[in-house]
Amino acid sequence: MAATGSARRTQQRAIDTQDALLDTAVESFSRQGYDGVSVRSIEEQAGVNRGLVAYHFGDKAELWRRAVARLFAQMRGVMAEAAGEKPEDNDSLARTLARAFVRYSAEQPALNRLMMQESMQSSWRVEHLVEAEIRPMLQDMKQQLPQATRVVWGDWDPHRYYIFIGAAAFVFSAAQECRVMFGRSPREQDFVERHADLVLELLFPPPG
Amino acid sequence: MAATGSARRTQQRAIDTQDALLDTAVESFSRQGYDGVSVRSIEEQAGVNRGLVAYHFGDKAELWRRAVARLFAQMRGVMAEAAGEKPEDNDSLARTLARAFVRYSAEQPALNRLMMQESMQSSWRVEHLVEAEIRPMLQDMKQQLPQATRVVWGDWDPHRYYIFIGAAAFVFSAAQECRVMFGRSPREQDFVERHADLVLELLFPPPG
DNA sequence: GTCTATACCGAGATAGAC
DNA sequence: GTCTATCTCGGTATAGAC
Repeated sequence: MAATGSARRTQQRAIDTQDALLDTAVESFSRQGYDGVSVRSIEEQAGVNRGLVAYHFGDKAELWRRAVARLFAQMRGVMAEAAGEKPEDNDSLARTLARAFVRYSAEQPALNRLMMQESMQSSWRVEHLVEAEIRPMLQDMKQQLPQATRVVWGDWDPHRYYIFIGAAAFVFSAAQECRVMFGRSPREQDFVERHADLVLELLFPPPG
Repeated sequence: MAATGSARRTQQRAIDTQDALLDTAVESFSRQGYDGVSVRSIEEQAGVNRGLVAYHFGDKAELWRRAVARLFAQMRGVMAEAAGEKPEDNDSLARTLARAFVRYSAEQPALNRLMMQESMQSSWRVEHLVEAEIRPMLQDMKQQLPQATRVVWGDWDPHRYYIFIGAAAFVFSAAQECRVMFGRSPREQDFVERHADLVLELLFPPPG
């Protein structure tokens, strides 16, 4: 009993350490880019001892992969939940999902920031993002929600895809500029809802 | 005569050096961010000797400011030229300008990439971008083209502003991801024109 | 005035041993 | 956690060539 209790305690401590490291990694990588972040700074900011990234994840690259995987798992959860809920205002499923995406981009802008960071340059990270995360996610959505996804990215039309993502998510990644430029913080709830309304109005005209 | 000729030659050489440094600076800063780029790497990539950034620009920060200033001057030139031309297909001035912005974002994605890099974090660069470049540029356009700009950013509505920029420019900054994801390079001419068409169709419905 | 070719400094990051 | 040995960084010099 004492043995298993102790084991469970130490296991929980390991999980806490990993969570703290992953949280900090997501925030740092998304803001400063992969090369701009040192393993040491992540450990320090996470409040854990030096060397624990190597202990828990092996190296910086694996920490990045795990951080990215957790981020996409979060988004898939949020989107799946939204797809299961009753649509608001008799919205179509596509509109409900688009609104959920705007809200998620506001709540967790790190994912979009991270995509931006990596999409500007060629690296093993772009390949990994597309092949290990985005493509599988879109395949899943396409299978489970064929009618909704057809509207959003049609026949995998890159134009609609990037217009939608840019329109929906860019403002939340550019929060700092928005504050300086307009004196408004994009994360406030009424800002988010107004943004979602406008994106839907422009890109997803209601069926009626 | 010989003296002025020599002086002109050396002056031209200085201009060439500065241009090479500014070109490289724009490309590097926009892809890797300010902190991710070393003065040494810029000098090396520009093919000039070590120490010439300090000689011509003083320090890294001033090089960045000059690179940014040149980039915005370029865009202002392109937009002013477009405003002076006959609109295509009897487009409104707002549509003509929006199309010019899409084309410029495709031709020179560095400006948008640079904005993205800096808009994610708080720094003296965001303040400088907004106060020294963007706001004056928008003020100018507002004075010279009141009816066109009203459509794009209404009463300085941050939603429309960022929806437009994200929809119009994001895909060209994310060129690498687009290639991996869709196997298409966004800079090809038919891609650019198709993108402009779609942005106009969605965000700038023709007056007719 | 412009450039070449070095050398140096202090600060900070790095991998790896312990 | 600590320590070492090594690297790169921005910035500052310098001395001479064209």
